[in-house]
Amino acid sequence: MPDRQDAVPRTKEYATGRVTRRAIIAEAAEAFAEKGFHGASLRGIAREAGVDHATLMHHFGNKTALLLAVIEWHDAQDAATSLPAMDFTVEGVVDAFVGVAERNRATPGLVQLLSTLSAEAGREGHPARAALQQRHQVLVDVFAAIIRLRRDEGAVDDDGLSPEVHAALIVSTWEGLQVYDALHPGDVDVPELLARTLRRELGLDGPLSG
Amino acid sequence: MPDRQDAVPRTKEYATGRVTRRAIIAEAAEAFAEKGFHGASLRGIAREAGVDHATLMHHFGNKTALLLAVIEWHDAQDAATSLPAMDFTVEGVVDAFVGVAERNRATPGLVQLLSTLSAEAGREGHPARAALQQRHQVLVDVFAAIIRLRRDEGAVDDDGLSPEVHAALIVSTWEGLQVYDALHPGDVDVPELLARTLRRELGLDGPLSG
DNA sequence: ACCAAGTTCCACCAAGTGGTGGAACTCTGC
DNA sequence: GCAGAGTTCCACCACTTGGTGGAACTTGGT
Repeated sequence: MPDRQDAVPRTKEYATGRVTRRAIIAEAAEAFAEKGFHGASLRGIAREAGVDHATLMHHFGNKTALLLAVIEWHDAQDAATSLPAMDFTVEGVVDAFVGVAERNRATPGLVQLLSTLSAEAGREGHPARAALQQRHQVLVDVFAAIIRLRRDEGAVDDDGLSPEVHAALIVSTWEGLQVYDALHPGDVDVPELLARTLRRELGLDGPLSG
Repeated sequence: MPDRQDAVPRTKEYATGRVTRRAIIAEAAEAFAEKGFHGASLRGIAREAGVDHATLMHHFGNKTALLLAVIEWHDAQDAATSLPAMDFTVEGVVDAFVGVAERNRATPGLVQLLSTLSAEAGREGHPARAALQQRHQVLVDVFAAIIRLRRDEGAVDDDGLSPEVHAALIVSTWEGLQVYDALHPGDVDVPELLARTLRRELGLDGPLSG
């Protein structure tokens, strides 16, 4: 039965092309991280990837499509490594996100990319605005659900903030920490401070382990 | 804080030039906010300001110098409006910073500028990196001093974090909130959430209003 | 071997980039 | 009104930008 639709790509493509596309995305991620969307150039990305810039154009069509491909690839990586290990306990969710933060430490370029894009995409009309908004929304939804749960359990008290706004505050702190860390390397321990923030905001602080 | 001699220019200059310089800085702030440092162009800024791009070059010499002039101008505005009203009580400091956040609401372009630059400047070698680091450092120093004070007073308990790291966490939250607000307009109330964060982190919460 | 589709690169385009030189103009103090 | 410094713009530079057209080459299935 060679007919498996899982691994088969929808549009026809050759193995060589897929390799090239991957290489371009990797270099594009680095370039966008360093110089932002406007500052990075397709020619520079193509040169680093070892191909002509016309080849890049053939695969992605235009600069915006390349950017969206990079974001999609990055999120897919994150999801692939963190979601499977996440059970549905509050502790499990916290551990999973702290794990993401720890793994981010190994790829500062990607963190830099997302931070720069998040800030850049604050302007209406930015090509990645919708994608970045959705990225945040996913996190907010998860945290808001947990906050609701914890309030029902009485583990955390209602402070007059809606769960969504409270969740947005948590996400903002995380994002802000990443920006701060990039600007002041070594001054803060992002995973540790994220863990501390999550444990506090989700009511996991107790008489147990410090 | 660099030069404090705003009123008395060292080099001779005419009134017309000062007006032009101001106009250029205003447009540059908007352009850098929208497109980042790399994405904004000197010609575009000059066009918006109603002058030739050679005129811009005459006044600022190069793109980096223009960026630094914009940042310095922005900080000078902030300092001029918030510092005089700040007494040395904890409540006074909190009110002063919440006031800055409230005034920021009226100038989203400038907030966008600083957010974009903070994220961009995470890369070593960015022309505004040192300036942005110093901007953060000023805030961290203020908050760290207050945290130390409040710990001595017993108003806030030592949580194992150094005052500087705790202060950096506060600054990160503030910055993160501004980015979040730009990306999701209306979802969060930055001054309110900043006030809540400051009051909580600096031990100003009491049995009063919910 | 054949062939259609996928891939790659060369050459080119119009437009825009930061930056320079110099001539013409305006402002200020005398 | 004069002189000199400050200001402004035109013309130009070498270079880069995102994007296009087409010809040559690879790939994978038959």
